[in-house]
Amino acid sequence: MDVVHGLNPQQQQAVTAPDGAVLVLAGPGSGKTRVLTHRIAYLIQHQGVAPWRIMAVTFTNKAAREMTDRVAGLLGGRPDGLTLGTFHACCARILRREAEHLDRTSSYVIYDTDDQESLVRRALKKLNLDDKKYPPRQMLQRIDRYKNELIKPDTVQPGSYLEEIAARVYEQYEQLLQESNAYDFGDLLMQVVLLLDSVPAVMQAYQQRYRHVLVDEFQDTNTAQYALVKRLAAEHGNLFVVGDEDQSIYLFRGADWRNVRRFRDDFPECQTILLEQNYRSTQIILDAAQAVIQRNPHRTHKRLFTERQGGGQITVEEAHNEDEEAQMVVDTIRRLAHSNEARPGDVAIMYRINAQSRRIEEALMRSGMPYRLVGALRFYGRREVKDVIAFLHLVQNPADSVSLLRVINVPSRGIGARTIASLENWAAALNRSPGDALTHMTDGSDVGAGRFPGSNTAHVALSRFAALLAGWVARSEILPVADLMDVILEESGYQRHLQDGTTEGQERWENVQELRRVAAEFPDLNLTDFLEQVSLVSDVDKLTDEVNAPTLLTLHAAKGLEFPIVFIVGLEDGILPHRHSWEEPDQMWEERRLFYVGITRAKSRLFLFHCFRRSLWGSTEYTQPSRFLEDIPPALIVGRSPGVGIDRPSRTDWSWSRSGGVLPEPAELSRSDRAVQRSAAGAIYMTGQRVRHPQFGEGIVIESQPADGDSVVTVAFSGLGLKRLMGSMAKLETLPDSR
DNA sequence: AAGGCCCTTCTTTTT
DNA sequence: GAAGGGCCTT
Repeated sequence: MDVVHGLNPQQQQAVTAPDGAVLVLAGPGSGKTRVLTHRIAYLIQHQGVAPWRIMAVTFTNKAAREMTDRVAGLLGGRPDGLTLGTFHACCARILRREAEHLDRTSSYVIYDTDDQESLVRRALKKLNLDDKKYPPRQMLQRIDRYKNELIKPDTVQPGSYLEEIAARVYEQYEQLLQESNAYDFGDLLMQVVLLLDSVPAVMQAYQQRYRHVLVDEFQDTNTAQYALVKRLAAEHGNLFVVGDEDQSIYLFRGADWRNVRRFRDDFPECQTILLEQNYRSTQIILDAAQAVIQRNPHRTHKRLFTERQGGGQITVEEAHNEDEEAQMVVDTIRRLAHSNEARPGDVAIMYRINAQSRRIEEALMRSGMPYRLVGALRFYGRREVKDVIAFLHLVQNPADSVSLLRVINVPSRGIGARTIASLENWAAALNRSPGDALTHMTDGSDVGAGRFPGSNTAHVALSRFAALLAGWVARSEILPVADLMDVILEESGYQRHLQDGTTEGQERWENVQELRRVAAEFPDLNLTDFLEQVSLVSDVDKLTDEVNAPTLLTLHAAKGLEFPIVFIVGLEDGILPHRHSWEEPDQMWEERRLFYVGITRAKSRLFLFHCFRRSLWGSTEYTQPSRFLEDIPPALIVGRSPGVGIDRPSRTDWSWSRSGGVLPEPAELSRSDRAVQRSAAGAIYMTGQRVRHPQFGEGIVIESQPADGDSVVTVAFSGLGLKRLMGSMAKLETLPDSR
């Protein structure tokens, strides 16, 4: 098969680009994956590059799998030795292969966010720091950021007292991690970069091997990831990256769309190719998407176009509350199905936060319509699933202290806080991890100077668990993973513990069985490989399109997918854009990109819903339609939504809709309120003006600048330092000049 | 050591 | 509104 046939000129140019650095900026639905897979096939088939000299990295397993399949399809078989996988999976493999150069063995375990948090808690305890004053999650966020930025504990440059603390916690955390023979997600990337930098022979080996390095979703790379691919491609200089700045939505994970600009700076002679033809959506949907995204600064302008002219207009509707919103979604799906416009399986319902899914699920259940839910309480995040995986991790790597502490007393076997403390002290005295110390209870080294110092009861309880563990470790060599699970579930008493006669217990047991089924499905994976698989997969990966049912998912989870019909619900200020994004312009831009991603998932029809009032976390609040809705040209919209679309006064004019003298209806009241709250949009403040912010308190305006229809205000708050705020969102109250 | 009760804490989450 | 953590009692 000709790998160039059927491509448009820009795609062709990208696929056949000569050696060197190539930057492909690909709009949504422009055939990004197509370009990547054809490029790989082209290199192998037309340029004679050996598959093992090519590395292609993606972010998700799903993307990796799809690319593998498509490359295989193009070449009529899976190429031998091609490195194609997620960043994390590729790095995990390198760390196992190169373990001899590292301070962890090749049977290391991978810690997820939960594991990381409990490690931070332990680090805080060891340092005698109050976890009220230094919330573990915040500490962890900083640690993650350091790792994403390739900053080691000893290279942290603390800019504040809090950062100084964070650096100390980071150092302690690293010790615990090393002692547990574990890496966290951030390490997988950072440790590989550090390894390359510290062992020249390893660096050379990989650089010489990979003649071509290709990167998918480049806009989502963080500093460590960019550093990694730059090093790998340094020898041959063939770095081919594909991305879309407008779809960068993982800032909070360290993704930095600025890497696109860095790439251009680092490779000034790079070839830049724009993919602007969209093969997915109607022109109306594209126009709306572009109108929304164009208000973001610092982006490479693209003019998306499609040959799919026409198509239905975008529907914008206001519901009274989230129940009515959910019902309207269900009714609309019904209507579309009835008129044969779409099958329920063509539909996706997207929302900003998982908490929004419940009302929709309830409405769907009421109407007897099945649905597919992505994410929510992630399968691998469930307590019982994590418990069983912790048992397995412990068997694979008894040094794993997070897993040990998680399950050592589950179900209760008389090992309480005091016993654990004496185990930890003993381990520290022996200079071992608690798990290693425990293992030595059964092999006779628990005598003389190394004798366990705690009470006899504690010793007995610990020995019993140590014996159990030793038995599992012995059998892990011979039993397939599924059988090993059966043994552990039985002997640990975990099965009886779950099957306590309640429905909830039964549900939990079924989840455990689901995990067992996954293990049974891959009988030739050994324990280490199985656990690596489990650590590096997510729920979206399991999404199949066999069932004819609507899909419920967050906007984040929707990236990379497409659906004929898309509903986005909860388009209200506070939800999308989310409250927590209001203060930082950077985050506000990201919210906009998130909306853009949602819109561009739609092939034929787009439905946008917002509520007049919404209850979230118990309390009910009146809402304002999302500010992003205003940016969609009215001509593209139909529907009955106040202030949005045709025949309606624009929102900024709402002040005059107030009824004179008559007590206003609730709706009217809220509209005039909205107008008042909006009055600060684009407001410019005098330097030196005193202001009050609802959260930050009083401060002084340092700078105030217009920014497309809005303003960015820099305020110095006492004790908090400088904050950059959006004029329209900050709800700043001006204060009279005192003194 | 274990179980119950109150309190806080809530985004998004490719790996 | 729900779930996990911390504190208290048994």
